[in-house]
Amino acid sequence: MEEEHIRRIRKLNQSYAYTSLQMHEAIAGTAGFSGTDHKYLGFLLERGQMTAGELSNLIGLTTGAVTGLIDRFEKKKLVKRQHGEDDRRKVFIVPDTEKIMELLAPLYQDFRNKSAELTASFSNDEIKIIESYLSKSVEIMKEITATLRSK
Amino acid sequence: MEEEHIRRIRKLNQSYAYTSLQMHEAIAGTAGFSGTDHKYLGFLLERGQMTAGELSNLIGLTTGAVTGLIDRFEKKKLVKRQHGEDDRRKVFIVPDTEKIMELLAPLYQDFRNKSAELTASFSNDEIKIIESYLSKSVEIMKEITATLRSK
DNA sequence: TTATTTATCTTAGTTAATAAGATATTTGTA
DNA sequence: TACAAATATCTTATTAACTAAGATAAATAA
Repeated sequence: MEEEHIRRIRKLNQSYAYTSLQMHEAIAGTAGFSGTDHKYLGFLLERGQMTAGELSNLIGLTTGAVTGLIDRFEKKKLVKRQHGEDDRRKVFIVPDTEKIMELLAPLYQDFRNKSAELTASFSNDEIKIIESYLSKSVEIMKEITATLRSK
Repeated sequence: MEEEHIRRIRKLNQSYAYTSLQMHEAIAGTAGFSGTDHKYLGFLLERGQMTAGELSNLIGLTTGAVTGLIDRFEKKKLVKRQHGEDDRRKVFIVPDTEKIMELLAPLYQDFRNKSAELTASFSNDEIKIIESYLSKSVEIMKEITATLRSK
């Protein structure tokens, strides 16, 4: 029955979201971060250098909170502040990718290996289905988030 | 190329985890909770009533923090404290499922509809693949979390 | 030049966490 | 039975990270 499938996938998604959150917090803790700091460090790593203001907008923290965030990262030498050359008010937050990787990679290694193994256990056609499902889910969640934030 | 698939799925998973987190925080904010309170309320709802100590163990907060958590929920009349009948030291936290649903359901409605629509767009066989992938991923993440916590 | 705007930082106050100890109840033992 | 130890939760003091509002410094516009 179709309804049953929908219910099961929904439950699985809930578990997935919750479990993923728990895992990331456990990883953060092991690396000596809070869950939020870890989250934003990952974000910064993925997006690459940006100004404090951009980061504040993108993650939805006040500029004051972002100042504190950068301070904590800077103290650990994971990012550097770099004043803009054309506009000296701007502060670019430059992640030290190598250093961050050095810190985080070992903690993710086990997860990466097991995930890669799991992925490899599916055929190419099956992987396409999974990719399609995941990417469409991401789009839906982005949409919902944007709608909620604009209210 | 297989390596490429693995990399793409990994990237998708990262996006999925991050986006899901952002969405849940946006939903929490709209409902008037912090991200963590929302997370633990969902946990309580799913698991059903339990004692303060059990909750503390399961979510990894100190008992003091759990007291505060319950206080906040109780103030909003979303849970009730109920002393154990056989062991009067115990405090059962009883979620008011109906009231919690009333508060959260409208915020999830849009997401649920769109997700159901997405699920329905796949065939039964395809859904089985997705289910398999998601449930195995959850198992992996639980394993990793447990390993990290035990260190 | 001077006023306004922009980008970040600082300060004060709030919230929610931890750690340690208090309180209340139960369990084990002489 | 009495009393020590263990258990379950709560309380208090302290800390960390957030927001809001305003300060500072630099860029832009009149």
